[in-house]
Amino acid sequence: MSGGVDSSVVAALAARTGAETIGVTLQLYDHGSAVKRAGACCAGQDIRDARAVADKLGIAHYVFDHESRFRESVIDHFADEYMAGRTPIPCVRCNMGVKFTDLFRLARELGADCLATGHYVRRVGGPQGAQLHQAADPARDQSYFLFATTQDQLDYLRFPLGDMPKQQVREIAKELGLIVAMKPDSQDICFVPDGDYASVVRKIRPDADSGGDIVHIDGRVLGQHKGLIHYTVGQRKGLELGGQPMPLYVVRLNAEKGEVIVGPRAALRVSAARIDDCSWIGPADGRSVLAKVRSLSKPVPAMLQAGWLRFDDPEYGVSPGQAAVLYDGTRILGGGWIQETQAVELDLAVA
RNA sequence: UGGGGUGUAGCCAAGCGGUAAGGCACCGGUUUUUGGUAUCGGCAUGCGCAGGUUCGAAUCCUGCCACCCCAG
Repeated sequence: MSGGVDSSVVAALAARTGAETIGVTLQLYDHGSAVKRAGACCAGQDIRDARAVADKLGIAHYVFDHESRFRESVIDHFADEYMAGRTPIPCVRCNMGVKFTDLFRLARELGADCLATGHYVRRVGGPQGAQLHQAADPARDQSYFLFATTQDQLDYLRFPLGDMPKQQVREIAKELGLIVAMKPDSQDICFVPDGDYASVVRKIRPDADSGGDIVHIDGRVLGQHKGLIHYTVGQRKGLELGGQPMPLYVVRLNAEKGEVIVGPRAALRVSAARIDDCSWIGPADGRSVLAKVRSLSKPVPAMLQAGWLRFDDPEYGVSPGQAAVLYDGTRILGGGWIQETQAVELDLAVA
């Protein structure tokens, strides 16, 4: 129970079945008063909210201190990725580690028959066991963040919200008089107080802010940047390069040289991405699949061959460090982490 | 201190007598459980400065200033 509407309603639905229900909250970080901001979870007031909901429902509630674990498995990795010129995606690490490994183990230790979470994703029975599918409400689907779920985890997990729209979840919370019914959705990175993720990286890695050259793909040095951690492939804003006929985008980051390489939008096109650290719960290799390389985008046709995900049509702004998640229709097959990309050849005539 | 050229928003830049285009950048909104993208909106009472002509000047005239180029 994160202290938000979703996990609170999950607890309520579980309790309503008559099964013995235990609420578990992991305290993940503590920014003091900073966590009072809208969109936070798993700390401070949110824990008190979770406790209040559990009391209201009349279920047991345990809070476990996972700050150090969260820091090791999510925050440190987050900072290191940025330092290496990559773009991390902490929500996946959090789901893989803290939630589906640590919380999973706790649930088993508590003797639970299953672990229910508030993720918007569906678990569907199939011929070879449970399958993971996108949520019924596509606007709410969180499957991208859960691609690394294992079959073992899936067998034990339940996602009661996967079939319902968010509005219905809020209505249930309202009917039950849960204090979190109108609490705003969480967004952005939960452990970053005010959207300034760079300051979090800086706090952990004090040498993070070494600037360097901004170099055009044609070799011209166009200016100076504030440090690699402020940029990601595909990014347009924040380069502060005026006087250009066309907008410039970050094409790649060179951590060795400390350079930000920029170019026109066409330079963002990639035909393939190499992925590793893959995790599969369905057959994907060598088949035509649908792939997502960011959470907010329609899946695009692609094929995985020898570790390379080849897109039928060029994709824009694919960044190392992000996840590539593969689907067969609504079914999640798994995915991997993007290591490098293959750019589409540019015409020689570049402005 | 001979000749030529240019000075319009942070940057690039149109306009060449009729009441300041556009692009980039920047700022704000929308979208969103990563980062980003996209999209919508905002952004020069003033055109190097000072005078003058005119009903009206960024546009014409005069002077000054700054920068650039070519010559000595």
